[in-house]
Amino acid sequence: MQKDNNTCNKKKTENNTEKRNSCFSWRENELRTRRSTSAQRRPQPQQKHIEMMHCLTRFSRVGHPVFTSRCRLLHAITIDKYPELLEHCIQTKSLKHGKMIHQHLLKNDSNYYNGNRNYFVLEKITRFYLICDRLGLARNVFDEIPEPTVILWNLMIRAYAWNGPFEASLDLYSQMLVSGVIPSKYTFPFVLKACSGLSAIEPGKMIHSHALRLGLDSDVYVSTALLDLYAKCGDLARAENVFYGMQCRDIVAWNAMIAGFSAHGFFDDMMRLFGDMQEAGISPNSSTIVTMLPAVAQASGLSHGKEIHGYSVRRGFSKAVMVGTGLVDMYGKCGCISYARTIFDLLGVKNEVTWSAMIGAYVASDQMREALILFDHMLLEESSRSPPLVALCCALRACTKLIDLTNGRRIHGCILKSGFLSDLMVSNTSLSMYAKCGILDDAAMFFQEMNPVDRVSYGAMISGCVQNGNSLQALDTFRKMQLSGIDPDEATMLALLPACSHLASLKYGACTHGYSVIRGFVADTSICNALIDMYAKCGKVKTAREVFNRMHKRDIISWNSMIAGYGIHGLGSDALALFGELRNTGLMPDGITFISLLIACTHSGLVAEGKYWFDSMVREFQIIPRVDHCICMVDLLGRAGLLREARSFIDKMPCMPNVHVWSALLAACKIHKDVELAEEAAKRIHSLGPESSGNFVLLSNIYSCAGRWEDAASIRITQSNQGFKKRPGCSWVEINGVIHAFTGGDNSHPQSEQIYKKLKELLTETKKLGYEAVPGVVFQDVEEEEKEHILVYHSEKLAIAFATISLSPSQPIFVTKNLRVCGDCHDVIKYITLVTKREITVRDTSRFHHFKDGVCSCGDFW
DNA sequence: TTAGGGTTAG
Repeated sequence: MQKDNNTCNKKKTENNTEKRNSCFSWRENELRTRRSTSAQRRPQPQQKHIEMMHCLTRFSRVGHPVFTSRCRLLHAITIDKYPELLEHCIQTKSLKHGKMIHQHLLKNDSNYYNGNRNYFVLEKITRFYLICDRLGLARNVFDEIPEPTVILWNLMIRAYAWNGPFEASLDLYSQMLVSGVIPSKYTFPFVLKACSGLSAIEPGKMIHSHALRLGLDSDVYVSTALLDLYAKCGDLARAENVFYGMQCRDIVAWNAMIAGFSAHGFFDDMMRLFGDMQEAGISPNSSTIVTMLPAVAQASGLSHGKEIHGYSVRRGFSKAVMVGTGLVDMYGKCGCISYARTIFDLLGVKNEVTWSAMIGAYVASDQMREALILFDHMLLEESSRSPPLVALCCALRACTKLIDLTNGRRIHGCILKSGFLSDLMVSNTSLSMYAKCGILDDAAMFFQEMNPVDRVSYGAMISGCVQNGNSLQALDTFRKMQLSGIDPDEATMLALLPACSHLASLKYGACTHGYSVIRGFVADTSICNALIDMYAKCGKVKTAREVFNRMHKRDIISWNSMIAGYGIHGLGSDALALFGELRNTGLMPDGITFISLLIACTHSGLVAEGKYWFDSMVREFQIIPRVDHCICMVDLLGRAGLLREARSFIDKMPCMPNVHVWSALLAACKIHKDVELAEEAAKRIHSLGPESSGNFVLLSNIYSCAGRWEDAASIRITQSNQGFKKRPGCSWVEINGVIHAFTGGDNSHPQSEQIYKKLKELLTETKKLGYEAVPGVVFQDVEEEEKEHILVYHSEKLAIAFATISLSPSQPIFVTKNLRVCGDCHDVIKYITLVTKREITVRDTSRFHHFKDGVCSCGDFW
């Protein structure tokens, strides 16, 4: 019987949407007719259950015990004692004795089950189970009562609205209407709460109409529940209608309306209402403050946050753990980490949310070491409890940002110990940590073993692939995501687009753009920013500008991406013009704007402009130069041949020069063949370490150029001894949507023979026009012929030869390289454009080189 | 009251 009932109830819940639609067509005039037939409509006890009760009765008819106030079974009782005893159990919440009475009733009183049941006692038992939080048992008894009172219906609806499943609450409300019972003013707050929990606004609207018909909508509890439902569901206009229609608004109503504005990001409305509330003579309470703080944090409304903080202190709320935690979170998200920490330290009582909020605040403020220190502190102070899930996730994110695999593994261990790995958010955070810490194979294995996975898991994997330089794997993961039936969202596209940018794959980039249009993602500023970057890096700077022009709303990243896009194409004047437009918008440039602008000036040789804007950055925009800006300046001056000025700039830098500053100078020395300064730069790099293989190569090549072969060889030996390997050059070209990659001297391509044949032909033709292998870029004192042989096999030459035989003569060639293009290749490509009458574009790590009619857009200045 | 994958430069 119970099982049958449960199955029946389960089915009822599963079909609740259908039922809701049917029951909510309830009309007031149907109510009276249904009421008269309600007894027939209620489920009758099943035969099986009756037989079981008879059986129990036969076995245990041994008298009726009763227990005293000391809860001991003493002597026999009669039926009329049940209500009194049950009431006692309700008052004392004594589950054991209440159950005993229930069992006794089932065993010994067949009168209850032979058609003359005392349903008053069953109602008491239902109430008893509800008060003891035994909702399932309460439901079983409740279902035996043919005509429960409206009070009992309300108690059952309330129990489901508080404990869930919310569907059951709505389901019971429907049954109540069908059985002909008229809801009371107590019914609506509970059933509306269940609607809120389900975000079920349409059923909520129908229930609203029921309350209206019964004239109960003016009740302050009913109207507050209605406004709370509308506010939670984001229908703030409807919520305001209810709110302003209320004759009497208590603090709960004000708080519900404020919570609606807060939860949906209507910061200004929320603050306005906070003021109105006080003007109306209602003093905000701690719930008001707790509700408001997340919206303040989201809007970074620090000044308002401080006002609310002051108010909380004056009212004595700030010491309450929930208010204090809200303040920690608000200050953390507004960038005032020291305020957050002070409040955290002063809080007498901290709960797990407080710890998590403070650790999260450090992560949000880019203070990862402090986040991990506090996490360890928490482990010590709260050693009796397992660490909270959110704090674990925050600490793991700190490790991810630090690329700290050791601590990441340790925290992952804590997660395994706590048994949280089944939580999808935790496993996604762990996946992201492994992927971003560079152990992509482990991350891929972890991902494969994850069950279930969601779009965040795929996003983490795609992003991890891109950040580890494996963009092809990122595209492959995206393909698998589509096959799995999980729909990508904006974040997925934002992870994927850099893969297209990195590969310079216009085909995939354009597909991603098309997909984003279909899904309506292009309304998102971040998506457009990523599209600008993608088109610019795929060689389509005009398309990038079209995306930029069509944007409805641009943020500073939009402008920075476009300025950087012009920069890598050597369009310094366009970058400066766009920067001028930016100044007219009133949007404040940031540090990255100036890095992009300085790079654009560097690639176009606009030295005076670069120097002017560097000074202006400090003077006009009060941006303190970071080491990244200084690297740009050394690059700008050095490439222009102003080596002494670059050297002097380093001395005057407002921050300590790092390896990259000296590397920029070393690169400039290579271009302008200044061996003496190069040696100083190399020494500085050596003292700062760790060095990169690029610097060994640069210095070695400088010595080679100067004919100092022994020094060049010595550098190479040092490089080898210190375990630095030269990063292999790799170039690739996309032909009909397939990416073909080549390394130096590569003969693995299926068309390798034809490629080398074509390259030989091209070189023969270029030599007729005057091409000679450029000396000085080969690191050894080798014979000229052999030097030429080494250069022949550079990856960009192989990619160009392959593109020449794969594309029709009218099609331009676009090659991408993972290092800077070498001087000899740069020279020979110019000749190849003369021989083939083709346009060739090479994107290296620094910029674009557009070759046409024997000339490169970089003006041989890169 | 806290929380997972995401866009620009270097």
